[in-house]
Amino acid sequence: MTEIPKAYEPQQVEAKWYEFWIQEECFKADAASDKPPFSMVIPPPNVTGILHLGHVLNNTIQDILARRARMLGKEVLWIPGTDHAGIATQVVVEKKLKLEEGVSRHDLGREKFVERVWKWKEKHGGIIINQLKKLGCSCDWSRERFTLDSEYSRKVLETFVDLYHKGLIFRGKRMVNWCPVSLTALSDEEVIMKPQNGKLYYFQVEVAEEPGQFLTIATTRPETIPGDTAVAVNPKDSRFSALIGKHVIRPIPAELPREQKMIPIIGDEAVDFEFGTGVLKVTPAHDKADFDIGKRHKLAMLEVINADATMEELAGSDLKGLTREVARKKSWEILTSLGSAVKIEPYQNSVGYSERADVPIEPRLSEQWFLKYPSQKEALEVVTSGELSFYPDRWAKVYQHWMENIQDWCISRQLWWGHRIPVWYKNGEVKCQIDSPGEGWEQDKDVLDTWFSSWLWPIATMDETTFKKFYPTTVLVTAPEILFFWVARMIMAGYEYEGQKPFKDVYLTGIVRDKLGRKMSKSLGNSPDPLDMIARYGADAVRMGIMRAAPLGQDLLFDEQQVELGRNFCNKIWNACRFRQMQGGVVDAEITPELLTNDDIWMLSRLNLAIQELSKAFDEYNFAEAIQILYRFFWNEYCDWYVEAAKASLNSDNPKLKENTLAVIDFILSNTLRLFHPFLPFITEELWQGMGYSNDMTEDQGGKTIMNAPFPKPFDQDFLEFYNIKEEILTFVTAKYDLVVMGRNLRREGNVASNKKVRFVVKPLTQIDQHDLSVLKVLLHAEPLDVQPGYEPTKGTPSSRNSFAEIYLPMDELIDVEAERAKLVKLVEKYQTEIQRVEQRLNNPNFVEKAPPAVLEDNRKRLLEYQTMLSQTQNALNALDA
RNA sequence: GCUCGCUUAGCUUAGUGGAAGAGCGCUUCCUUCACACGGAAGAGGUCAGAAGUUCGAAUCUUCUAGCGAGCACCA
Repeated sequence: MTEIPKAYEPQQVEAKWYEFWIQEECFKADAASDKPPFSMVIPPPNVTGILHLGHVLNNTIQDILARRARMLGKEVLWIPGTDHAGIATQVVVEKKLKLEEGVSRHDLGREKFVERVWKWKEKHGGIIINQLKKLGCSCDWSRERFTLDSEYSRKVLETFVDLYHKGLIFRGKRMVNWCPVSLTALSDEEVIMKPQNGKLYYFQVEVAEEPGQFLTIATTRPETIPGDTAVAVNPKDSRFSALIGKHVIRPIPAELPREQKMIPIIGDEAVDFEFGTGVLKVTPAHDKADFDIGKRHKLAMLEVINADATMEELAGSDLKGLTREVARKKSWEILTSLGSAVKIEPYQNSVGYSERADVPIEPRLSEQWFLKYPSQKEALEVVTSGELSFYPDRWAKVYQHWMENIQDWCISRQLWWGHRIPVWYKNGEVKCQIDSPGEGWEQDKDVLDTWFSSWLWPIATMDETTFKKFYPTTVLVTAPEILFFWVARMIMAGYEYEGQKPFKDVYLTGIVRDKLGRKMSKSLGNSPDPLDMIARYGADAVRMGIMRAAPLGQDLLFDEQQVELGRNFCNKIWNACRFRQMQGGVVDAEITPELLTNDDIWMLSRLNLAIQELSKAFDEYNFAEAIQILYRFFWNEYCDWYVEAAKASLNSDNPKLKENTLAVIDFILSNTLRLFHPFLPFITEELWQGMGYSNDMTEDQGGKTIMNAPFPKPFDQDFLEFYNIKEEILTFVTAKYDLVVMGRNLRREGNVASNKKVRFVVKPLTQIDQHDLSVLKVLLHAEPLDVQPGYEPTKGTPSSRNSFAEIYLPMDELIDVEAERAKLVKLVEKYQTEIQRVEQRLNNPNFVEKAPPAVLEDNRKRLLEYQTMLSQTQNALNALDA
């Protein structure tokens, strides 16, 4: 650090050190190391993805954990990578092809299309990986993985084959969640229920056997009437039970002959008396509940809606080809013209939407592959027993609830980009194996759900030696949105294939929202670009900003101002080091205990406290708390108090004292940089090297990089004794600083500018040595500081007092006796109230009898303190009246 | 509908039985030789509401209201 700019300039610094770390292979995990392991796998972002604030939060947390673990002497493995994101990637490439070349994937054919997706992936995929590097992430890039890598793919397919042969994977024609835009089936987890302001349409149908008798039916989807194959009532419903076994005339399609419109009236317990009219139209091919009823009564399955959610031929000439929305209106028109329409009521319900395409899901009958989840029991027990912990722990309940109620997983997708299902067909024969059984065998057309590959992430990303050293991983950090999609499934896969959990702890981050509490979204435009912020404020500032804003277990309201504060903080550290450097002298000299000032001792104890508190915050994954501790320690305690107090030594004419103070400053700063390194990797490395704190360290203990410097540990007893850290000294210093605040307050009340040197008089109430007085002088900006044990002030001289001393600000003019009196009277009243409150408590026999001794003692002490303060203040008041 | 959270200073929040804390913002003062991306001092809270348990409740219990999330949904 030859040139010292006044403000920290992060841009070149960050690029320089990241390159250095990579060059020196600082992030690379050594599977042969005998250090204890610490491992994580990154939640693989979509290969199409670009960095957003959710990633920033998530990966900053992981990096903090990784960097701290290294400094604690662990062998750290953090595996990065991306997933192939089946639908998302396929859609991106399809759009691009359409736009640039005007071709569809069907024009190209499967093989060519997949080739093009790979090309796209090589060129544009993985942008996010470089963005993570900008953020400072210390992933082991030599172990980067992609879910479609050949090795990884092999494991995915092996898993399929294994589960198939275990009888857990089967093919079946079932009702699935169909996305009419992506034209694929989806799992239950990919369906989002959205409340709707819908309508309930009432129409009537004639009972065939009882001309003139009508049944009224309520439905939200009149366009499905052509698919109705029965009308159901509850057999216990006396209004309708007699009609069971008869028929009604289905009104649509209108053109059909009467005998083709006849559908049976059936009795089924599933029908609710209360709802609607108590009569239910049953459309087995287009509704999950109706499908079940249909199965029970062996009803015909009449498909009247196409894969793209337009109406099929069987829906009749009036509806054929219409979209379901248009068909709904059209059906009502038809019912109206037939005289069947009764009324429309507004109706609130929820409809499932495709997570990817954001359109209503069409329940659809189709042939799909399903998985009965393996190792459910173990996966549930490991959490209920507390062997695997969630942070915050309330997620454990959400997890349990889901685990206890899961349905089979629909794992096939009608896409081309992904792991093609390893099942082969020939003349009605079926074989499940990875490679083709030979001539004439045709492979299943579908690919697997992307999550069917990412659920193997902790297992399939590690080679054998890596696995041996680092599995199970230490902690998983991810977003709660993918608790079911990913976390739960990984746990099941972990048990099924490795016989143990894939991670010990799961930390679930909050959701990043804007400052108004709205989710970040492209359409709202409320999502700032992290890279832009990194460019403007520096990666450390962005990291600090987001971590500061993240309360434990709750969503995070992000405001760019947070990043600005992060930048300010970096600048503060920068300048604190700059100040040290301007003092010159030997860096990192030994501290001589005999020369320690009270302020030195106080500061050393504050460092110790910060280290202790930080350690506790880490154990609880409480990062916002950690930041707060560091902020208080460094800005408030070190900069605001200690550095200012130390100026008394630094500006003194005692070179030994000055030297020793510099040694203390170096000790504190070198510890501070190490404490901050996990949070602010770049600036701490720059200063670590620049200040010369790395010079005395061995190569692997911070000599090369702060990344390997030992993380500060709480002081042991020897240390506390050696440096004379005693309670009474700390109390003394606290009282001294307390008096300084009082003095500055007098200044403020007397309208004396803070930069103006002014005379203070101090009346000590305890032994105060010369150095402490000079500290007082500096902190008060006093000139002169009169120490007068027998001082008798001019009447009305503004004053304050505590157990340490009385302080006076003598005013040459404009003494406002009444103002001083009012101030003192207010204080007297305050003390009296407090005394009254404490006395009341102490006079209560119940309290004295039942309260714990410590509390009792505390109250008695408090009473004494207030009484002393009261009498001192009273004396001052009396002097005013004398 | 069920389950789980949350409600503390203008904002974001810490605080799981013993004197209401922090940061930001705000007000006033200060460009003093590390930092105006700064320094100093200060104002600001019936801890959502009600009832209960207790010597003592922001903290425990019950109820109410508002907000949020997860799950399930009756056409």
